[in-house]
Amino acid sequence: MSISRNTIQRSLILQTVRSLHHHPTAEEIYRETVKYHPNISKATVYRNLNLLVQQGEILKVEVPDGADHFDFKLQYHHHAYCHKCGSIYDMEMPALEDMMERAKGPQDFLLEECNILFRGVCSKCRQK
Amino acid sequence: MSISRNTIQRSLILQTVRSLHHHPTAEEIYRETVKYHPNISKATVYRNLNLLVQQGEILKVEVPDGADHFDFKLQYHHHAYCHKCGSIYDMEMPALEDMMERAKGPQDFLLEECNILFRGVCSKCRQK
DNA sequence: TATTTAATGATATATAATATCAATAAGAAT
DNA sequence: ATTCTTATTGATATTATATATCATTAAATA
Repeated sequence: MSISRNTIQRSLILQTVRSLHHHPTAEEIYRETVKYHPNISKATVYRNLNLLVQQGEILKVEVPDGADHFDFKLQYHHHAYCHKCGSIYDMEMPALEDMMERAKGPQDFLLEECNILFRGVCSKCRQK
Repeated sequence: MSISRNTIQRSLILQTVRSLHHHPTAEEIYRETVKYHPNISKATVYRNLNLLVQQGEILKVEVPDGADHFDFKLQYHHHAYCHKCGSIYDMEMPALEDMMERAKGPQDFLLEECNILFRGVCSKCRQK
């Protein structure tokens, strides 16, 4: 009993997120998928990205400035965001658990997730 | 030689951010200021909030889901965000510097800022 | 008080994302 | 293989947040 149907569009979108390793946005995923499926709609891209996130197939990386990005890599990790060019890079945080234990937050706040975004200028942009 | 003029609107907006301690959004700041200055424009609120951030009078707290929030408290601190009601709470992070030293990021990335957003459910919402 | 121009208010525009809805097609039932 | 059900699609409208534009207003100074 599956309530989720296996459409060409959905698998193309998943495949695209898995093939683009630069944390693409919905717009970039659309521009890539439309090459192979010319009448795919942006609404379909947005819908399926959300659905794939819900199903745990991909992750959403939300950055403050603009559009959401999507990540094929499922292991727990964080991101560094370049505010010059908008690039997103993976980051490891071995000290995080230690830090979370020592963090003081509001009373009785149920911590579920910790989003850490480093901002700065990436190597490429520094060279310019 | 001042290029920034002291308008009634600007000081009202600053005063409002300083009086509302719940990390208000531009919309909330507008709704508060319009009580005292009925024909203030939303554009003016947005413009002045950005200007006050630039001048270091207030801070912008960018959350992924929706509108930006503004903070009168200037000391370095972080935030916990409740994804049920959208409330933002202050957080202290004594272990952060330690963690930043041990974090592994992309080669030659110039780290300038670290935005940490904890997501979860606040005490109020947990009681419901 | 007059002058200069930064700032305002109103509106248009941009961007990201969701909502709506008739048409289509995936997958089950026959 | 064909029919049936309804999830999904594509197209478009709508929402939300924020910025851009521009004539008018009003700070600050001369």
